[in-house]
Amino acid sequence: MTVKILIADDHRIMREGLRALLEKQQDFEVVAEAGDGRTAVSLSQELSPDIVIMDVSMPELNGIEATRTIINMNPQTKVIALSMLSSNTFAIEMFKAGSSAYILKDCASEELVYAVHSALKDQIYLSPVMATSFMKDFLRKSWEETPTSAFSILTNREREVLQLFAEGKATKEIAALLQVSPKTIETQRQNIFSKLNIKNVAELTRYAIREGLISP
Amino acid sequence: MTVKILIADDHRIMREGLRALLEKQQDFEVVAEAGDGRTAVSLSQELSPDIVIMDVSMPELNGIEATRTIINMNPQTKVIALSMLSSNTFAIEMFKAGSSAYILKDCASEELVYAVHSALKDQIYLSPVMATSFMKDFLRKSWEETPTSAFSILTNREREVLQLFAEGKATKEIAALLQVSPKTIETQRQNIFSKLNIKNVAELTRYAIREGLISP
DNA sequence: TATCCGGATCAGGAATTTCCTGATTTCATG
DNA sequence: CATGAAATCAGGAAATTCCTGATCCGGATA
Repeated sequence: MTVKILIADDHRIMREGLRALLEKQQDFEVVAEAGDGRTAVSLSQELSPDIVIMDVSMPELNGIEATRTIINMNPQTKVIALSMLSSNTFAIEMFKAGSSAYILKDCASEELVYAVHSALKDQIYLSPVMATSFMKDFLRKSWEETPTSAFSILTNREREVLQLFAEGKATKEIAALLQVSPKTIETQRQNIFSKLNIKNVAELTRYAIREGLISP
Repeated sequence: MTVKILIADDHRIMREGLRALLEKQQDFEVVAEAGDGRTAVSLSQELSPDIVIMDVSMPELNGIEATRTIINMNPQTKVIALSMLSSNTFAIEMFKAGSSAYILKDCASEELVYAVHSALKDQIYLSPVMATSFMKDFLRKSWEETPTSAFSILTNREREVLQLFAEGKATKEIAALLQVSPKTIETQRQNIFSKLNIKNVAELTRYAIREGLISP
């Protein structure tokens, strides 16, 4: 009874490294790799893996939205979030999206293996580093009032669109990608502009970069 | 006759992944790992590895400076630069510092192994992705003319305009600011697009941020 | 259950911007 | 002085954006 694993990360050498690490466990089998969020979603739908190792920041569709979609489609799939950033908001969003673990790329590989086993047992795993970081925040202020970040004021769909714009996609391209009318995307961009109180794509891009949604 | 390798990268899971990948080769032996540039330097001095796998961006002391020091101390040590960014500037700096290869984290693991073998034969290895990127630059500008950045292909005025666009200014605003016709700015933006081989303001903004022209 | 509300979707038409092409002037440089 | 690059601008077509309003649906709420 092997565990089927999907690896989603935008750096190929990272994927291959992860594959090498995971396949040291005899009962693990890496069934596919994805280089962006959208591919991760479609491969998950196709292959129904037990575990998805999901990088948080990826092109096309970020790890958070990808996770949300995957979990919605197939709730028994467990997602393990892997991130460079020890950002609490990211971790929280990732858990809200349904992931089973949030670990840093900075951690030991045993932690990853351990997280996989936890996830299979329907348990949540939180990297100790993150746990302490969380605690600090909780002691400081209640989670209700996290300052205006893209993840609070924007809807899921808007975030998705935001990222695609910031990646340099045109309105029509995005519409084609998301299979909706260009008019819809226009409206959504307007909404993003007004919600973020900005007025053009340049500011949008900088915003996305500051939020870590895309890399420069 | 095993090849002694030192891995320097700030993400532990990346180090372990690399170790797993490299140790698949029977004649490779990873003798140590370093999480920052300074540690990489001292471990190199201590262990005299044949190969150092060096992440370009690291805390404490970046990969470029670390490489420079290591090569100075022990010229027969070969450094393989590993980077997330396909930035020509970084690659050139890395080679100037004495590295034997520059490959992207996005590449296949075979490329890494191949780079190691090249380095041992005193050869330079350049990732094909980087090679094409270089070529683009070289085709535009001659060799001795600051190949440090695609940035140099822009005129002063274009650079000025580029920055203003990246800062979120509109065409007409820029025209007013520079006291010229909006038509002029339009033309200049077209020129910037074609020179940088990009197609919209989002990409322009990311470019400006990468080049350090503006902050995110 | 009936009602309300926000999210997602789309359209029409005006307003604006971008795109493409081509022209002029200056100015340094071989 | 001829040449080419840089900077400037314009006309007109094409495309995009902006503004307004509308529908549908699912979940919350009275």
